[in-house]
Order: sequence, then structure tokens, then C-alpha cells
Amino acid sequence: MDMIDMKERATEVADVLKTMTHPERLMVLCQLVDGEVSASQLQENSTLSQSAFSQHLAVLRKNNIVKVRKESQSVFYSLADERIEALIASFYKIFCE
Amino acid sequence: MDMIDMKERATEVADVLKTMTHPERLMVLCQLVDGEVSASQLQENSTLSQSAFSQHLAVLRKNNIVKVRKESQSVFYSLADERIEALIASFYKIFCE
DNA sequence: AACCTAAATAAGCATTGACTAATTTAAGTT
DNA sequence: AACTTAAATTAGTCAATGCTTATTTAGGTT
Repeated sequence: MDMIDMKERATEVADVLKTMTHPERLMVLCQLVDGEVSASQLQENSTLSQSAFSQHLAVLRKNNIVKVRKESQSVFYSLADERIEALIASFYKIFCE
Repeated sequence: MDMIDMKERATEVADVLKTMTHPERLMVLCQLVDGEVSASQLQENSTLSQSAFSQHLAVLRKNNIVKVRKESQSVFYSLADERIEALIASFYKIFCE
């Protein structure tokens, strides 16, 4: 890979990782590995205020790291695609095994 | 894994990733996958000023993402350990294949 | 209609991060 | 000794991030 390609890829990867790189947001993503979870369930495992927590969810949405499904008052979150799933799996393998 | 363990791990992983999550620093790390490279060689592939670039290297050193070997006026950089190598390999596999 | 709950948004503030410009350290060279 | 080169450091500025408090939107209940 030449330097120009490498730089493009590095920028792309950094953009994705930047969004995942917050303990609170990473926690959310870890909880989504087995499938969708509602916003309120996710919030139960956080010490943050409702507002602060919701803003983290907004960051994940805005950067397409998660997708949402609305059902009456609830909003269910899940990982956006296979790349995000693969990343979380890698982190697990490297840091938790 | 319970929530307390998950949170500890998420914080640890986020700390490591946070340091890697900058296009310039990620570029440096990518160039180190095949072994050590000198600071000046790394800088050649950057558009940043000497100072700005050196400060990124300092961030990588401070967070133990890279290690250094000094030889006369030059400083050679390499990836700090197998976890960092594994992370870069994962990023490559997920985003570049 | 009045109320409640889940979730998102807006405004404001403090902290951190990335840069520039200038200087410093350390090793080599003339 | 004076100079050059590689690399790091310091101080200062500006933008981005993460939080708080307050408010809003939307769906469901009485």
C-alpha cells in the first residue's frame, strides 16, 4: 500500500475509532454484541445522567456506529454493520482473552 | 463478563485506542508494522511541522504504544507490544482487505 | 384534555487536544 | 570552539469534547 492510500485508510479508520473511543460509548457497543438493547436498558448500566448518556448515543448514531429501531416509547439500538461487529470482536480477543 | 469487569476493560481499551485514534498517529503505527523506522523517515511521510509531528510521537511514547531505540542522532521507533501489533493487524483486516 | 414516561435536544461552561512559533538538548561535523 | 542536524520541549492560541441544567418531542395512560 502506498502512502496516499495508507493515509486515506488511516483517516477513515481514525474517524470510526474516534467515535468508539470513549469508555461510556464502548460499554454501550459491548452490550450490543449479542443483539439489540433498548436505550433505557443501556442507561441502567451507566452512572451518567439521562442527558449525558443520550448525547453519547447521539454521537454513535451520527457517526453510523449503531442503528436504531423505534417501538412505541422505546428505542432499540444495535451495531450498525459487520465492520463494527468485527472491531468489537477484535477488542474482545486482544484485551479480554 | 459482568458489568463491572466490562467497564474496567472498556476503560482500558478506550485509553489505548484514544491514543491511536488520530490519522497522523495511526499512519505512524501503520508504518511500523514491518519493523522499526526512524523519526526522520516517519516525518518525511507527514505534512505536519517538525514540532507538531514530534508531539504526536511524544503522545505515542507517553502512552506506551511505541518504544524507542536511540542510535547517534537518530531515534528509531517500533510498536510497543503484541497487543498493538494485533490491533493494527485487525484494522488492516477489517478496513483494507 | 391533563399527565406521565422514554428519549432527544439546546444552551452554557470547563477541560482537553492539536496546532504554531520559538527554544533547547544532544550528537556529529568543519 | 563554532556550526549543523535530529529530535524534543515549552508556551500560547483556538477548536472540539463532555458534562450540567433546562426544555422539548413523542407515545401511552387516566
